[in-house]
Amino acid sequence: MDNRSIAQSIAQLARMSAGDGHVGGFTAAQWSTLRFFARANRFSRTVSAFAEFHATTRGTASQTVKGLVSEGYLTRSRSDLDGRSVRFDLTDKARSALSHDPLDALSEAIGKLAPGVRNQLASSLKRLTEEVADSRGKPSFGSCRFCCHLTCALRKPGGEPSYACDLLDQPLAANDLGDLCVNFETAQSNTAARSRRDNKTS
Amino acid sequence: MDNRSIAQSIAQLARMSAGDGHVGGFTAAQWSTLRFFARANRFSRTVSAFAEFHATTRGTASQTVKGLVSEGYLTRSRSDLDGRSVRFDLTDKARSALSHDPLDALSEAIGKLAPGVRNQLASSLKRLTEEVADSRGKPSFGSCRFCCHLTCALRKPGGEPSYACDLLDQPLAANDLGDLCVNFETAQSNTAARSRRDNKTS
DNA sequence: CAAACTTAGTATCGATTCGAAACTAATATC
DNA sequence: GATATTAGTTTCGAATCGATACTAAGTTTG
Repeated sequence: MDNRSIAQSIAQLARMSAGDGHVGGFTAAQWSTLRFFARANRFSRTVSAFAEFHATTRGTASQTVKGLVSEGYLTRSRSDLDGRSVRFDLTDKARSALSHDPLDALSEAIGKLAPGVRNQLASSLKRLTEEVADSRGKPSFGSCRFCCHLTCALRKPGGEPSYACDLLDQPLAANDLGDLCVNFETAQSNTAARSRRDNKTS
Repeated sequence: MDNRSIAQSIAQLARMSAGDGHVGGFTAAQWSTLRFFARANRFSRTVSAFAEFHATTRGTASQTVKGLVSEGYLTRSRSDLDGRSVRFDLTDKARSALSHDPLDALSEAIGKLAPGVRNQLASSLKRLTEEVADSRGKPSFGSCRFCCHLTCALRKPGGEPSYACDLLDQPLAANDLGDLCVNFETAQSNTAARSRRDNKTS
């Protein structure tokens, strides 16, 4: 099986699972949006971050989000820190809708894989995502847990560790370390991004 | 990493690679169509087969194909065997367009994986595709090489083996054994399909 | 053999989505 | 304080989607 066939089977699997059009009352774009806002941390639940994640324009993303807000699946709230920024959060209605996600068929199939095979698959996918994102010059989303900006400090010996993001200088709850973040960077991608920035100014 | 996150990363990878909208002059649907007709064998280069593969309706598939025919990327020819059936074939123009497939970024990333990891990925994907297709009650496309309908016979001792499909009762060239076919079935899915048929009649 | 059914493909409909571009408002930079 | 950048929105036309209805060719069945 050649590389192109494997690439196509990834595309095929995604299409078969998520569907192109309406499934369960939502369009493919709407499902994507709900999934993103369910997994993104509070710094990333914005139109811009979603647009980047979904590889589309801010305009298109704004439309989709607007629709979900008007149907009561997302709430809209302005940021205190930045007057331009708007944060969107899932409502309970959205959370219960997500329990019938058509992507669950794929999730279940993944659950049937042997643990070793499953972990190998996860790491291959992560690797491929970074590789492709890098070739397109785009950041790849990831969780704080594996991000180079995560800092961990012990307040008191033997106490609970406290976490923070040294990029945004904001505290992080232990529960949120698995959420997606736009600002995700590995040590490698960090240096790569740095050199990209330097090239830009030169 | 939980199953749902892995499923989402598959969806994410596919979207990032193929894009949702226009890339290189074609829409996502058009790229999909070209890829399909490039890989499908002569029994499967039809609107119906493509519609099934692409998890869409025949009407939608017909529209997309029609557009590509009018732009000179596909040729249309009626079948001699079945007066209803129409076969579509890629033109040279289409083949050269496919050499700039946006999915190639993913193919190249796959090519950078270690051979063992790559093969493991391929087999996991095949497994997942069958599992999901089965849960949706749809056939999963595959190549004649791994199909239970492939029969192989030696014309003369020491000579070239000749291949055929015992479902359609048609000869197969050795070169075509890797192409996609709508009628693909493994030994397992064959019995599953058989029992589905039996249930239907009862 | 003829009526009823199935299958392959097409055409039309309105709703939705897409990218592109223009726009408002808040924040950064110089 | 003027200029750029960033966040988000709006509007536009083109394309896609599913649903539905349709034609024509082949199959089943009574």
